Amino acid sequence: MDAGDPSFNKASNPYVTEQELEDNDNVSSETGAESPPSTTFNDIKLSPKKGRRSIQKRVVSVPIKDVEGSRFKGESAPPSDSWAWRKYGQKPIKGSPYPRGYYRCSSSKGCPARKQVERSHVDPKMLVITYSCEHNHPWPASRHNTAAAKQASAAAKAAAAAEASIATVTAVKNEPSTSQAHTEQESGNEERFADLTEDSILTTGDEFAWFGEMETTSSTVLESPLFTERDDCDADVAMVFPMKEEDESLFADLGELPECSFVFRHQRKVGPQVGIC
DNA sequence: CGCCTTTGACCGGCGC
DNA sequence: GCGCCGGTCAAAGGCG
Repeated sequence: MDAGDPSFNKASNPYVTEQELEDNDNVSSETGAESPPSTTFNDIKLSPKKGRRSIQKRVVSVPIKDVEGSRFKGESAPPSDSWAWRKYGQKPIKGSPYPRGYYRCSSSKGCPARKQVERSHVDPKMLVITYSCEHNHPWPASRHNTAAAKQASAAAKAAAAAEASIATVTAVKNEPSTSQAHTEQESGNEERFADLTEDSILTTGDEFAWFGEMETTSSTVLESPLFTERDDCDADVAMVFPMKEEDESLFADLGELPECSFVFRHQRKVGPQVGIC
């Protein structure tokens, strides 16, 4: 997204706020902060090593809630989202009793997306997730090309219906006048995504309740029903999903849109939105 | 069998 | 220049 995009304002979401920073100097450290849960969108340039040039980062702090009981064993665990993640490392972080897990997008080959998951040492009930992705890197055509993904997909679908009241994510066309539910997307994943990245907005209904639904598998392969459904059906898809869509959109701008995008924006009373321009 | 997690080692950046 | 630290790699083992 465009670092200078004026439309990118901090969200008023109680759990998530965001800001974008152009330079390393301004990279804020939301992680583990005492401040309210927040999202930070950083556009930083990493070291020249390994050829990574410009990387966008977004830090999301979310309450853990239910995660606690399951497979959470003190260390950070990634929430379920629309992407398949593969853990490639874990490191204890100085100053924090909780290790940080490093995850790489495994939804497709060459996927540049990565995320770091750690629990806030300030507030153990908070999970800090840092998403990052190269600029100018195309997003994978598919995020669910594994058997596990398919299984998760089915589960996600079932969950979607059951948890519709918990969180809803609605993709809406960024129409000039009104924002109507976007119920149609291209059949191909890339196209779908292109659609999102071009002029769509994803809206979440229930703040970040979706994060409370986070699974704790270190290799979460959960898909948005949206995309799941559309593998087989390219239209008429209910725009009601559990939280999955959030992360997806989160990545939408990270990976594919060097130009501009904004996420988790609040649009009046609608709730946080995800959009890309 | 393929994909995943775990974990120690390695590398590079950064501060002193 | 040195040491610390964060991030990544890669081998080994586990699981479905």
